[in-house]
Amino acid sequence: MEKSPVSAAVIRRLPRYLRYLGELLLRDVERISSQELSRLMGLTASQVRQDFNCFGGYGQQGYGYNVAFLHREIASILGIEEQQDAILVGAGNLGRALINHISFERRGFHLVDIYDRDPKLVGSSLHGHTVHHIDLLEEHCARHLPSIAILTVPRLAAGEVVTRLVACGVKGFWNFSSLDIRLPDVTVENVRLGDSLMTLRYRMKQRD
Amino acid sequence: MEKSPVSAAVIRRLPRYLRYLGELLLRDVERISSQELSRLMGLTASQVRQDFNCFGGYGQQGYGYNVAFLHREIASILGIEEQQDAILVGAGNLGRALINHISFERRGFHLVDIYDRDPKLVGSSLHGHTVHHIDLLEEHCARHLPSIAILTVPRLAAGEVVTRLVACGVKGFWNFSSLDIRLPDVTVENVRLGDSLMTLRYRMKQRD
DNA sequence: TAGATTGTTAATCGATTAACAATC
DNA sequence: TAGATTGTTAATCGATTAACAATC
Repeated sequence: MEKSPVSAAVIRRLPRYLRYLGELLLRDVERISSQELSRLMGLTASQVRQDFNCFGGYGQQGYGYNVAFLHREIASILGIEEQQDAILVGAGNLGRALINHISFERRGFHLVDIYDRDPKLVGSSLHGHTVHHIDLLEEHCARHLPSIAILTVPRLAAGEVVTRLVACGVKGFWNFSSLDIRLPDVTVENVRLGDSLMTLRYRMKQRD
Repeated sequence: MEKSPVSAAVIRRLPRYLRYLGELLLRDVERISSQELSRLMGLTASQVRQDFNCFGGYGQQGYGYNVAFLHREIASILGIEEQQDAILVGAGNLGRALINHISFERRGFHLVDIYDRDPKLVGSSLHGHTVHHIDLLEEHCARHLPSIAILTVPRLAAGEVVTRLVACGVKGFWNFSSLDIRLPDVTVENVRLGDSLMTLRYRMKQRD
């Protein structure tokens, strides 16, 4: 329970550090300086050192950082060893793609159930899981409380689903709907694909 | 060709403003003050006014902002009326989900072609488009140059694909692969789904 | 006109970069 | 030891918030 007021900007860079360090590890690189790593990643060496020092001194003067050690530490900071149970709500195109595409286990999550309200999808199998009807949610959660929900339902359905999930005790949302979730004691990570595409549109226009 | 040095932070908020204004429009709200809009969106009134004033004075003292006008202006700033041609490269789970899930037309893009290298996918139909073999890319682009590519290929394939696309003249990438694209004269919007999930993991850990 | 609310300047806050002493 | 490179403090830069005069 470390009271770490580490800024969101730093946290958002951690997975990227983890990825680069993982690659160095595969290439049997043993040590790396903030200088080299920054060049590799397109950051400044100063930023790399500041970022790592938010969590403690992982390097050694005159040597740099031990790749394997740093990789382990960042993985641990992100908390990906302690698996948490997750459910997917919304087994449409996007939900199905996420389940097949993202490695949840590698990122600290264990998928336990999939829900949808479409009778055509209920009962079908998806990545080794049976799609359940959303009305079984409360019953299932009473037995086996998932801590996060991946929300890939249409916007109009999202409000009700969120209320029910929060009532069940879900504490985190990976939210792909355009509904803004603002609730106390709930952590939300919004993925706004449409917004992302529109900013690309703008930035390209600026170049012309 | 307005030399607007508007910060990325502002640009990233524009699609969200657009969304909220669109909703107000549907509810026949005619005018809104920065105060009201900020409360609705969870921002400060100051920020709302600063954001809009990056582009010019869209409001009126004592009145607020005209919803319809502001909506139109933001749409125009984002450039979503001038359609640009886009191609999808990688017709796997994620690519197929995006095509079916995202409204490209509403966001200033017109999907012209879909490519993959998997013979099992080539020739199949997807959202009204035939999936072409990636080797037809150069030939097709010579006739009909797309300005952006939606990149949903595996990481290992991404490097080669990017090189070919840039050679063809593609100027923008909506990049879902974990490959970092750093090239001159190319605009890249990275969507790192795995990273997003990991930051959710971290932030939930902080609450316990 | 009086009240409301913008546009805009100034103050604050936070994040990034630079610099350098500490130290491996 | 000398050289390299961190950890950390200070300087800079940028973004957000506050304040208020301008004005509808």
